[in-house]
Amino acid sequence: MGDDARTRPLRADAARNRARLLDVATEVFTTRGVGVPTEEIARAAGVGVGTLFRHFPTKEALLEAVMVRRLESIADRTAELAAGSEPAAAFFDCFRLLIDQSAGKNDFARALAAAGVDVHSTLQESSAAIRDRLDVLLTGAQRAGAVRPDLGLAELLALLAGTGAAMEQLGADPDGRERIYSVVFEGLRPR
Amino acid sequence: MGDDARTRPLRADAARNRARLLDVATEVFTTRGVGVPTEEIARAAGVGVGTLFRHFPTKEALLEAVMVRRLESIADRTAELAAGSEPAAAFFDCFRLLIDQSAGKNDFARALAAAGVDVHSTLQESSAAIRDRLDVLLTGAQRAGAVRPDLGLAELLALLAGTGAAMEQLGADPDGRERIYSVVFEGLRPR
Amino acid sequence: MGDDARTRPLRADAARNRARLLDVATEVFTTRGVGVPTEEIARAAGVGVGTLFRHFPTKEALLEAVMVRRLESIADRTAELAAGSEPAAAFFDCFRLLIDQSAGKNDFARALAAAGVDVHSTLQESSAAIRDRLDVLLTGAQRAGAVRPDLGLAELLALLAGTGAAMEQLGADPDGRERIYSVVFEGLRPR
Amino acid sequence: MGDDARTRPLRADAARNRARLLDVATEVFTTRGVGVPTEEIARAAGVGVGTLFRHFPTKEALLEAVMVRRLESIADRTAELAAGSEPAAAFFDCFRLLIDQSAGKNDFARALAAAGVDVHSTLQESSAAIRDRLDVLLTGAQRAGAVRPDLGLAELLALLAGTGAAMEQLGADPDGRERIYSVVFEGLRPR
DNA sequence: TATGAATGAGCATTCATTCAT
DNA sequence: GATGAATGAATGCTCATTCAT
Repeated sequence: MGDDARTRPLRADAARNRARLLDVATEVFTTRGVGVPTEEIARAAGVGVGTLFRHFPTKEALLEAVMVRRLESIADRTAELAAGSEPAAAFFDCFRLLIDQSAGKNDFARALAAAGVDVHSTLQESSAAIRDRLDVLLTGAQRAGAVRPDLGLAELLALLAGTGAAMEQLGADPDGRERIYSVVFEGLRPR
Repeated sequence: MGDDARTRPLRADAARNRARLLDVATEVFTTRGVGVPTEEIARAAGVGVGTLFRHFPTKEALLEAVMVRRLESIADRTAELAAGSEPAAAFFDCFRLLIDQSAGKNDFARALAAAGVDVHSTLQESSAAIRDRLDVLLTGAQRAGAVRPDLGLAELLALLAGTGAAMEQLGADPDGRERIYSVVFEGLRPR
Repeated sequence: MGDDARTRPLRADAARNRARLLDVATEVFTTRGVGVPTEEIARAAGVGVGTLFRHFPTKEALLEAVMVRRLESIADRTAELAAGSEPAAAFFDCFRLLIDQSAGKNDFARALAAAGVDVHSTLQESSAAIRDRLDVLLTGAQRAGAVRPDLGLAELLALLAGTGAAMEQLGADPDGRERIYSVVFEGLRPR
Repeated sequence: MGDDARTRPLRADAARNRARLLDVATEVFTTRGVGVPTEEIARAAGVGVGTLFRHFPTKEALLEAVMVRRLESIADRTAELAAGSEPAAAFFDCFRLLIDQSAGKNDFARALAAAGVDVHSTLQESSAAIRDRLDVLLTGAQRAGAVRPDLGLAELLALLAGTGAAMEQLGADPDGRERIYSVVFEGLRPR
């Protein structure tokens, strides 16, 4: 089809602005919540508010873009892991990865929650990608006898969100985190 | 209605308003988050804003009161359960109770998070009561050999918050909820 | 007929309440300005807000009552002084008295300003009484050759208000205050 | 003079808005007191509230800016006068100028009061400038034998505030004003 | 295109005044 | 009469979004 409007080449500085905006917004939303004024995000990114709103027509759109990027990165990592290990290890490594990457505010829990039931189509896409990959990992691990066969994708997503919330509540204590993983992973074993 | 001759007429209205305000705020904060305008809460309770601010000098104070009441109710239920069963059953029944009672948005997770690290003294008290009772239940179940001995109170709180989040993410599906419980409870067993 | 509503005997406690309210309001308005909430004044007087508003139907009415009482007390003192001394001494003593009594916020300046041009009839009465007495003192002192004959009552009131403002600005320094008096009194002398 | 490096290049319309806001606020605060709602000031200046708060982050900041501007204008005029006349005339001309310029409500009295004891640094600066200039004028006039040598700067400030208050109380009557000046200036003479 | 000034609906909170107890 | 809980208009201030420069 040739050049699609959606793939129109962004001017170098515009692309850089967009990227900076996303980076800064991710950082800010993660550490200080979504209540931070857009103006502050723009300033931290070194641009004016107008530029922010040119790239993201709404604050919510910015938030969504942050989540999409996060979900995509998660999907990529998930795919990598799935490709490189045998099923059981892939599954559990991926579980840890998802959780450990969700450090900060209860941001990831929401992102995953959004992955479960969602309204926005952009997010739908990215979260569908994750769900597909997780499904593959799950059934792989189940076939390999490493995970209880009665669990479905919905329960896996819930457990991921839940484990993330547990970790967030626990804080930095590494031994404690390991014990949480231990409880969840033991619980995931076939009986 | 039903004027009781023995009730002091002075506080009757005020008490009812306070109670209504707390009920409405609990409902509203739980289902729609803490961003709801105070005016709307007041209207839903059938009082003017002034009345709301007479009873709770700050929006934050109202939120705190809601959480305290919830925590107190949780503490009471916990104590009842602990008194009536043998240790293992008491522990697991209480776990379920805490989760099932935390219906609604990510409210309970926050309440429990508040139980972990907190600033306000009123909340401190109520959450300390819960923690004490949970600690008793936990060590009882551990002595009875029903729960892994390496878990501490902090991990238990994290697991409660996490399981709550998982349930919230999962929605109403009863079989799915049971499977989540199953995973967590199996994981809690001594190996 | 019979008992006039305006002279109806106030019940003992009602009278005491009214008096306490006036005392407290005088104190509070003088030291902290008129922005203090009525509720606080009521509390300081040991009564409920309702009682305050029974005695003074409006906050402004309370303020007015405070000023009237103050003006009346000033008028009385002025009359005393006028009666007891020879004209020149009476005039200058009275000048000092008015100023020294007006310690605190720039309350008295306003009261005297109100004595000049005013809207409320109650105040009109009391301030007219002061003006009359001051006029007597002024012309007496002028006849005695102690004060410039070209000054009128209006200028005297202005000088009183101004000297009060100067004292307020100066603060407690007694030597400074004396120098201010010295300037004004020298200036009042016939040339 | 020329552009100050510290002054951010303000956009033309922004500068105009800021100026309008200051003008309107000066007018409004002077004639109707500081109780006037910010919204009304904004409307009178033909801008939205947001614009007002962009320029002056607080109502108090606006009030302060108004006073600073007034004080600066006073300081400038004072300097001009001091430069152009011999000491005695400079002193008395300046005294008149300060008073006559303080037309309006009890605004100038407050500004001078602020010059006496103050908390805000911006005001401190401008008022310090005035005080310095007044001090020079005062000692000059005293050396020239035109003013009592026992008066200090504090008393001068108090007399200025007081004379302003007297004029305000007196109203427009030109003969009366002249008599007030006469009283004060005679009183300032060395005995 | 980027900028940041302008906008104004919206929010938490206060306080004079009323009225049920 | 006295009380103080209830009322709600009003206020200072914020912030997502628009638009002139």
